Amino acid sequence: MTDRELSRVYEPTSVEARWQRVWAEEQLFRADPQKGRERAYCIVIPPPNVTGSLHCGHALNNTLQDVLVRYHRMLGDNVLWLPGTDHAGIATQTVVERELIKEGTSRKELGRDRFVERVWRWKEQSGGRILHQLQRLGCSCDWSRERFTMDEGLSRAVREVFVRLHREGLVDRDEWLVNWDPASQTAISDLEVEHKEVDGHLWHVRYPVVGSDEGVVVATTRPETMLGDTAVAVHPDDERYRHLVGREVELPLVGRRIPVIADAYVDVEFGTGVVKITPAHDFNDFEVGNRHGLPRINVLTDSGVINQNGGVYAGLDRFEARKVVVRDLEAGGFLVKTEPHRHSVGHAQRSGAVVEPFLSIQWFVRIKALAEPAIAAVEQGQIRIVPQQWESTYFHWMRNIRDWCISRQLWWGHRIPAWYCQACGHINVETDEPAACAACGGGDLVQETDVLDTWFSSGLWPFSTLGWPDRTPDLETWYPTSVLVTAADILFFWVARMAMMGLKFMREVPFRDVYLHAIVTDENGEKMSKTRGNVIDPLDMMDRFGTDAFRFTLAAYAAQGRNIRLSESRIEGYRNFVNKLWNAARFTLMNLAGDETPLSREEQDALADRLGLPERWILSRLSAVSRDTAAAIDDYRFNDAAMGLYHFVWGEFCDWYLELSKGSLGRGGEGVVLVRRVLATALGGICRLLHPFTPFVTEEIWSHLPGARGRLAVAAFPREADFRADPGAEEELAFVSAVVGEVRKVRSELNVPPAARVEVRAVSSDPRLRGFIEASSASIAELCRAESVTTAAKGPRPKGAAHAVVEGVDLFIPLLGLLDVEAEVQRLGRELKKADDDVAFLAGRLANPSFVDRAPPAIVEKEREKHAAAFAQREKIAAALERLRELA
RNA sequence: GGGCGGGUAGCUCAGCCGGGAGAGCAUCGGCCUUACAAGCCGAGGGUCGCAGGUUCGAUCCCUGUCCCGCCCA
Repeated sequence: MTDRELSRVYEPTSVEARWQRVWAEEQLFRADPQKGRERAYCIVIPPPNVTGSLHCGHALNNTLQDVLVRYHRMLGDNVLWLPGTDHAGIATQTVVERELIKEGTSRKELGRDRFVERVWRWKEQSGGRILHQLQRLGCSCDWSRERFTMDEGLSRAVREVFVRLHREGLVDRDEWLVNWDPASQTAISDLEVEHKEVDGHLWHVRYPVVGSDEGVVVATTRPETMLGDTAVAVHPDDERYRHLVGREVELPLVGRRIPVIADAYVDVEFGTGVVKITPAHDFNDFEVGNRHGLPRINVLTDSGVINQNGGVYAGLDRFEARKVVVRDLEAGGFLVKTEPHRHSVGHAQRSGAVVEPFLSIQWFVRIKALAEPAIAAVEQGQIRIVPQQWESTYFHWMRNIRDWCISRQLWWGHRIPAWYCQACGHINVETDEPAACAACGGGDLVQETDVLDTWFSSGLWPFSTLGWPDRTPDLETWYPTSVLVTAADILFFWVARMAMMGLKFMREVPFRDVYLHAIVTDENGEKMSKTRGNVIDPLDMMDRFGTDAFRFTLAAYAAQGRNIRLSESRIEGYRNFVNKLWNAARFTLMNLAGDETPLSREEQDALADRLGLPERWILSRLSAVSRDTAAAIDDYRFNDAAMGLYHFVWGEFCDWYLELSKGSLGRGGEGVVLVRRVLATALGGICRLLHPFTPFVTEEIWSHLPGARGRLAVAAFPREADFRADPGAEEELAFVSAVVGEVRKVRSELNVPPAARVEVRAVSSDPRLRGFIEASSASIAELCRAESVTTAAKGPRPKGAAHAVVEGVDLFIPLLGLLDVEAEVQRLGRELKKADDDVAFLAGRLANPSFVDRAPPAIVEKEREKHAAAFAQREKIAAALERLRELA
C-alpha cells in the first residue's frame, strides 16, 4: 500500500495505538511555562478516584476537556491540561481492607503504619489504572505533570492551609453533633448524606406525668433513642399542653424524670403535638437542648450498638434495640398506637448505611467567612457558571452553608497536623511535627489520629497541583485556570470549595469559567449502575466502534442542560460517520498526484476567477463552518460544533463537493490541478476542524495528505479568514442543487428507471438563472443522470414531459414513451394542491386588515413577495397539468 | 415541603430577538452510479403536555395545571 492508498474500511484499533504512542514520544502535550502567560490556557482535570476505572461519566467529562484543550492548542495557546488522581479516603481504604479480609487478616491486626504502607503499595500497583484509560480515550494531558492528592507537594499544601485556617480561627475542634457512618465508623459531612424516603412507623408512646394520673403521648419514628431522652417538648401556644409545661414526666423503661418544656420548634400538627427531645441523637433536638440547657445523653457506640447509658439494652444493635424497646413499651402498656409512616432517612453516600446523628469531638471549618467572597466572585462575574441556570443553585447552597466537618476517623488520608501535649493538654497545630509543646515546652506530643476529608485536599487542587505554596513558574503562568469542566453533582463538594480555597489562599478565583455538563444515563434515562445491569462500558464501546466514534457521540449529545441518554445505536451511527470521513479521504487521496499544496488565502483570492463554482462554493462553506465551529466551542456548545461538522462533512463535502469534483476531474483540462488543490485544502481543513473531536482518524488522514506538515495535533485550527467567502457562489450552488433535487425527485416519483438517460429542458425568462444552469449543465447532467441539460427563454414546451418548478424556472423532462401519464397527472395534482394551500395561506394572511396595518411593513412586504412567488408557482404547475390532461 | 430543569416526528434531541416546525437515528420505496451497502437517490411521519391570557401573529412571552427528572430540607 502506498502512502495514498487507504484500506476500504477504517480500522481504528491499530491507528489509535500508533498515534497514542507517537504523541507521547514526541511530547506534543508537554506544557512549557516559558511560552508565557499571555495566551495561557489551563484545565486541571477533575481527579478521578485512584481506585476508579473509566465509566461513561469520566468519558464524557474528559472528552469535552480534550476538545477544549486540543482546540486551544491548535489556536496556538500555551496549553496545560494537568492530570492526576484523588486518594479517595473511604473508597480506597475499603478496597484494601477487603483484600486484607480475603487474606485472613484485617486493618486493625496490621496496625496503622503497616496498613498505610500497604495502601501505598496498592496504589503503586493497581491505582491510577484510569489514567491509562484516559490515554486510550485520546486525552492530551501533560502526563509529565501527573499529580496525586497525597503527593508530598500536595500534602504540604494541605498542612499549610490547615495551619493557616487554624491560626485565623477558621478551623477548630469542637464537640458537636455530626453525621456518623456506623459502617465505616467515621464522621462524614452533610453533603455525604443522601436522604431517601423509606417506609417506617410512627410509634405513639405515653409518658406518665409525675404526680398525676395524666400522661402525654409522644410520636416518634425512632423509639430506641428514648433511652437518651432528656425532655419532652410542646409548642408554647398549644393550649392542650400549656398546663404541663414546667412539670416532669417519667421516661418509660428507664424511669428517669425529665422536664416538659415549651419550644416553638414543635409542630403542633405533627403526631400528637408532643415530641421527645434527644439532644445527642437528633439535629433538631440538639438545638432545642442547647436552647434549654438540657443534658446530652449518648446511648450509642461508634458502631451503632447501644452503650452502657442504655441500661439493660446495652449491647443491642440499634435496629435490634428498636424492636426490643417497642416490645417492652407494649408490654408495659406505654405503647398507644403504631401507624405506618413514610419518612426521609439519611444514608451514607459511600457505605449505604443509615447515618446516625452522633455526638463526638471533630474538626470543623467555620465556613461562612470563606463563602462570602466565593459568592461575590460569581455575582460579579469573576467566575462564570455555564449554563448560567446553575448559578441559583450555587447561590442557594452558599448562602445557607453550614460548618464543614473535615475530620474523618480513617487511616488513609492526610493526617491532621495537630499534636496534643500529654503534659498540659495544649493542641499544637503546625505544618511539621514540633519538637516541644509551644505552651509548656513539654516533649511528650501525640499526633491527632484523624485524617482530613478527601475533599479538603481536592479543594486546593487548582493551585496545589501547580506548586503552591511555592511560587512556581507553573503557578505564575496558569493560575487562575481557564475553565473547570465537571458534572453538576459535585458543584458543592468540589467546585464551591475550590472557589473558597482559591480566593482565600491565592486571592484570586481558581478558574474563569465553570462548565457543568450532563449526567450520562442509559437510553431510558436511568442512572447506570451495576445492580441495574444497564452499564455501558466505555472501553467496550471504544473496542467495538472506535474511540473517535465514541468521543464524537459524547460531544454530539452534550447539549447544555440535558442529560445524555447514551445508546449503542447512536455510537454505531457515528462510527459510520468516521468511516464516511475515511472514505472521503480515500477518494480524495486517490485523486491527488501527491504534490498538491493547500491553497493559501492569498492564492484563493488571486485564483478566484479560475476556480470553478464547486471550488468557490466549498471554500466559502469552509469559511463559514470554521467560524461556526469556533464560536460553538468558545460557548461550550459542543453539540452544535459536532453536529455542524457532521452536516458539513457528510451533507456538503461528501454529498455535493466530492460528487461535483468527479465530473471536473473526469473532464480533465487545466482546471484539474486547481480542483485537486481545493480537494487537498478542503480535506486538510476538515481534518483540522474535526481533530479536537476525532483526534485519531484525522491525525491518520493528515499523515497521508500531501502538503500537510508536522502533526495535526499541533497544526493551526482553521479560521474563518483562511478561506474565501463567496456568497454568490453559495447562492448559485444552492440553486443548482435545487434543480438537481427536483429532477431526482421527479424521476423517483415517476419510477423512471435509474439507468435511463433523460433530457432536462429549463425554461425561464430570467437570464441570470438560465446562466446558472448553462454554466453548470454538465454537473447537473451528471448528478441527475441526464443526457443533456438545455435552457430556453420561452417555449416550446415539450409534450409528454414531466414537469417541475424551481424558483420560477420550469423544468421539463420529456419522457416520450416512458411517461406514465396517469401517474404524472396524479403527481402534479398533489403538487398543485400543495401550491394552492400555499397561496391560500398567504392570501389569507394578507386579507387580514389588522395584519397589514399593524405588522411591521418589512414583514408585510415579505409576505407579499412570498404570495406572488407562490402564485406564479401555482400557475406554472396548473399550466403543466392542463397540457398533460390534453394529452391524456 | 422548597428550588431547578424538562415534556416538540416511532426514538434521541435542536429550534437565536415571536413571523408558514428541523436534524440524526428508525421506517418505507428505488439503486452494487468505478470513495464508502458502515453506502447512494427519494418518500412518508408533528393538536410543539393541557387550559387560559398578551399579540396582527405564540413551539417561543405571561398565568394556571398535569406528568417526568434532579437538587435541597
